[in-house]
Amino acid sequence: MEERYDAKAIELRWQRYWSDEGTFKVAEDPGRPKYYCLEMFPYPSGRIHMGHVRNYSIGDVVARYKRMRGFNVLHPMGWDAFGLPAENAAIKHGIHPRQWTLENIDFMRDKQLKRMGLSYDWDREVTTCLEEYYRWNQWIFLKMYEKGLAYKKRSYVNWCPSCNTVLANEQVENGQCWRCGSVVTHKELEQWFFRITAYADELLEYCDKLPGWPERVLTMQRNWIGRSVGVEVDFALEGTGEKLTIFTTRPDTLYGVTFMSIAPEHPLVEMLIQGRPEAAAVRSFVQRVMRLEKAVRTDESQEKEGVFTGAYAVNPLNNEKVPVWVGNFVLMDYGTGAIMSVPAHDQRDFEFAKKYNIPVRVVIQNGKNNLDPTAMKEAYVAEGTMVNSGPFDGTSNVEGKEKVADHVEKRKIGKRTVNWRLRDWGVSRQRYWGTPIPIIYCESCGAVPVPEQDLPVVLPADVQFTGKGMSPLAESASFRETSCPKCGGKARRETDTMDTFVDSSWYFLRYCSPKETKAPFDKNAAAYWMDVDQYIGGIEHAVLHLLYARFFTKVMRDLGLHGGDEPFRNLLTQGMVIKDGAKMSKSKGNVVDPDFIINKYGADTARLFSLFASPPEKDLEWSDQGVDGAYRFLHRVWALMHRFSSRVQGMRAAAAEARGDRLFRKTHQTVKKVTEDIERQFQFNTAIAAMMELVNEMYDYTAQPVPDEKLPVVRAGLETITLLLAPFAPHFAEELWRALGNRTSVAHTAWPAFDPAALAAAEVTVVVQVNGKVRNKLTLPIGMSDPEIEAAALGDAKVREHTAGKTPKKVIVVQGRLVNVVV
RNA sequence: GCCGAAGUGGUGGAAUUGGUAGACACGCACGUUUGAGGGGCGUGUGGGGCAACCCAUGGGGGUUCGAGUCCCCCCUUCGGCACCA
Repeated sequence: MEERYDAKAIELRWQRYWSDEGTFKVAEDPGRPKYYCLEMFPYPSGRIHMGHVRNYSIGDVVARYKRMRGFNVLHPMGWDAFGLPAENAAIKHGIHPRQWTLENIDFMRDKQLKRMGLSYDWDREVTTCLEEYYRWNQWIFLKMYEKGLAYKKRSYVNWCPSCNTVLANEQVENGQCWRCGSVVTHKELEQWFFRITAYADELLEYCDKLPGWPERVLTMQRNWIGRSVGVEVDFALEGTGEKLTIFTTRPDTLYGVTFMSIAPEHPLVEMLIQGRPEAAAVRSFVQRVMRLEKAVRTDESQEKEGVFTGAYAVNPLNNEKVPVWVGNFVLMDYGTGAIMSVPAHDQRDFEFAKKYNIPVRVVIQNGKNNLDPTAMKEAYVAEGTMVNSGPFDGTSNVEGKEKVADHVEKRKIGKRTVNWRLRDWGVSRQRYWGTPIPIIYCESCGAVPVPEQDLPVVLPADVQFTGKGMSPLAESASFRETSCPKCGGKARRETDTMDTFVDSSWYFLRYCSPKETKAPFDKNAAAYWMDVDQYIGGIEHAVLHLLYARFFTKVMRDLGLHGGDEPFRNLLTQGMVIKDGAKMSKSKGNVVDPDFIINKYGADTARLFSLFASPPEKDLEWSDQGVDGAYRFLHRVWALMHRFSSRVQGMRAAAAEARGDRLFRKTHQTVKKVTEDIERQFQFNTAIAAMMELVNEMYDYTAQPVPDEKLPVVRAGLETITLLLAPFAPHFAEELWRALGNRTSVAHTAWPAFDPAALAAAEVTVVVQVNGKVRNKLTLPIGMSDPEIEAAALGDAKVREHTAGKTPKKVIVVQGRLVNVVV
C-alpha cells in the first residue's frame, strides 16, 4: 500500500476495474429480492453542477448499501435529452441540436459522471432524443389518442414569448415561464392535450397511499389537483329560453343570491346584451379585460370590477329576479364560468356589492342572531342557522348544504358535482427539438393518426435554425408535406412536438428493458423491477414531473402494459446546494465547479463532503473548508491503514472473544449506528459522524504501541471502517479492502453485522440530579438494582451538599441514565 | 389569507420513547513537530464568573421530579397554493 493517499490514481484504477469486470451490471433474478434505486436523470446541458453531485452521491450510497445487503440492485442512468437549450445553441452557434446534445452527453458521461464512481449499469443508458426512445412516445400518444386520452382543442393557452412556445399550467410559476422567467401571455390556439383530468380522482386518492413520500410534496399535489365538491344550479335567463348554469360550494346560501357574475368570455354574454342599451359598455369592458396578460388578470390585487348586462336571471328557489353582471374576477375555465353571488356570506361578493350598491341579504344567522345587512362590515362566512330561506329556515347551514342539494336534485334544477383545479395537460410545443406528434392532417379525412408501422416519425435533419418565424419543423416542406395514410390524398404533418415532460414520464419503465424493440418496455422485466423502491431528486419537480409520471403510470397500466398503480414507492427530495446564502447560479457568481473539486480532492472527498454537511432533504451550505475536513478524514483513515496493513494482512478479525475491549465495543456500536442511520431515512451525515468517532477512537487506542495480541481487534476496526465507508467513498474503500489482503471487490461484500453482546460496557455513567439540576456524575457497574443506585446517589457528597440534610420527597431512578433526588 | 416545513454555539449541524443540550465537523486559540511556511499530531473552545455557581435551544405562559422534545399564545424565516365561486 502506498504511503500517500493519491485519490486520482486510485479512482481511475477502480473505475476501470468496475467497468472491465461489469461489477454493476444486473439482470432479472427471481431468486433474489430486487431493489430499484433511481435518481432523476439530468438534462445534458454540457456540465454537471453540484446539485447533480449531491443527488447522485445520495443515490449511489443507497444503491451500494442495498447491494451489500444482498439486494439485486437496478441503478440506471440516462439523459433527458430533448429540450430548448439545444435548440437555442443551434440558433446561437449554428450547431445542430442533435450534435450539441450527443456531444454534451458523451462529455458528461465519460468525463464527469464516470469520474464520480457512481455504480450505474451503463448498459441500460436511456437517451430520450434517440429514435429508439421517442418512437415509443409516439406509440403511447397513439394509444392515448385511441382511448380519447389525447385530444386536440382550441382554447386559451399559456404562451411564452421568449421560448416561442405554449406551456402547460404546471410550467407557469407566478405568471412566469418555469424555464426562462418571461411573463407568460395567453393565446387562443388549437393544441393537443392529455386528459390528465380523467385521473384527477385517482391521483388525489393515491396521495393517501404514498407513505414513503414527503408530506409537503403530497400537499402540493393535493393543492394542485384541487378537488372541490358542490352543486350546479340552473338559473333561467328572463325573457330568453336559455338558462345560466352556475357552480357553488355553498348551496346553503342560495336564498341569499342578489346578483349573478359571469366571465367576460362566457358564450352567453353576447346573447344577453343584444339590443340592450348596456351592450356597448359591456363589450368595451369585455375587450379591456380580455386584452390583459394572464398574469395581470389573475393577480389577486387586481381591482374587482364588473358591469351590469341589463339582463336578469331567476333564482329557481324563490323565483326572485337578480341582475346578471360580467365580472373581471370570474374564470371561464373553472366550474361553469358563471357564479351566483351572495354578498352577505362571501367576502369578495360583499366588496363587489358595496362597490356597486347591490343589496346584501343575510340567510345564515350567527349564534347571537344579530347580523344586520346594513351594518355589516364584512361577509359572515362562519357556520350558523339558515334564515330567509323558505322551508329551510331554522336548519343549521351545515345540514342545509345537503338538504338544499337534495332539493335541487329532486326538482331537477341542478345536480351535485365535483370541480377540479387540475386542467388537462397541454403537450403541444412549437419547437423543433422534441418528439414529433404522430398525426397527419388530410384535407378530406381530417386528423389521421400515423399508422403504427410507420413509426417513428423522424425529426428531419435538414432544417434551418434562425430563431425567427415559426419552428424549423413547420418551415420544413419535406417534413410537412405528406400523403394521407387513409385515402392517399394530399396531407400535411402536425409540426408541433411534444412537451419534453412526456419523455420523463415513463423513462423509469424503459430502464427495465432499455433495448426492447417491440414495445416501450418488456412487461416481465417491468413486473420484476417496478416500482422504483427509492426515487431521489429535487423538490422543484413536486408537481411537474412527479405528477405527470404518476399519470403516465396509471395510463400505461390501463393500456395493459404493466401492473403498477404508482411509479415511485419512496421519494426523497434532496435540498439545494447553497453558497453564501443563495442557490448556486452563474448569475450570482457563486458556482463551485464539480470538476475542480474532483480534480483537487478526488470524487470520494466530493461525495463524502456533500453527504456529511447536512441531511439529504435539507439545503446544503457549501463550504470549501468543509471539503478540507472530509479530505482530512480520508487521510486519517489512510494513514491508520498504512500503519497497520502489513501487520494485520491475512489475519482473522477479532470476534466474540474480544467482547469487553473498548475498541471492539466501539466498532460494533458504530456498525449499529451507521446501519440504523442509513435505514432510518438516510441520515448519512450522522452515519459519517459515527465513522469519524470510530476512527478517532482507533487513533486513541493505537496512540501507545499495540501489542500483537490486540492486533485482531485493530483488524476488526479497520475491516469495519472499510466496509462502512464502501457506499460513501467507494474507490477509497476498494483500495483499503485490497490493503487488508482481499482479492474481490468490496462492492458485493456483505454489509457488516454487529454483535449485540459486544455493545454494552461494564460500567455506565449515571447523572445525579437534585430537583432536576445536574449535580454530579457517577460511574457505576452495570446491572445494579434501583435501590442500589438510589443508595449510591444519596450517599454522594455533592448530593448531600445540595439536599442540605432535608429528607428526599421522592427519588427517581432511570436505569442506565440518571437519578433525580427531589427535596 | 390557506397549507406545509423550520428557528439550537462564531459556522454546518447532533440529541430513539420527555432523561448529561451542543455528538461529529469547520473555524479559532494554545502547545508540539519543522530552519520557516504548509501539513501533521495534541489540548482547549456556548455565555457570564477567580470560584462555588448562575444563565442558555426565536419570545411568553403551562404540564412534569425533569422540556430543545409535550400543550397554549405570539414572533420570524423559507417553500407551496392563492379572485377556484
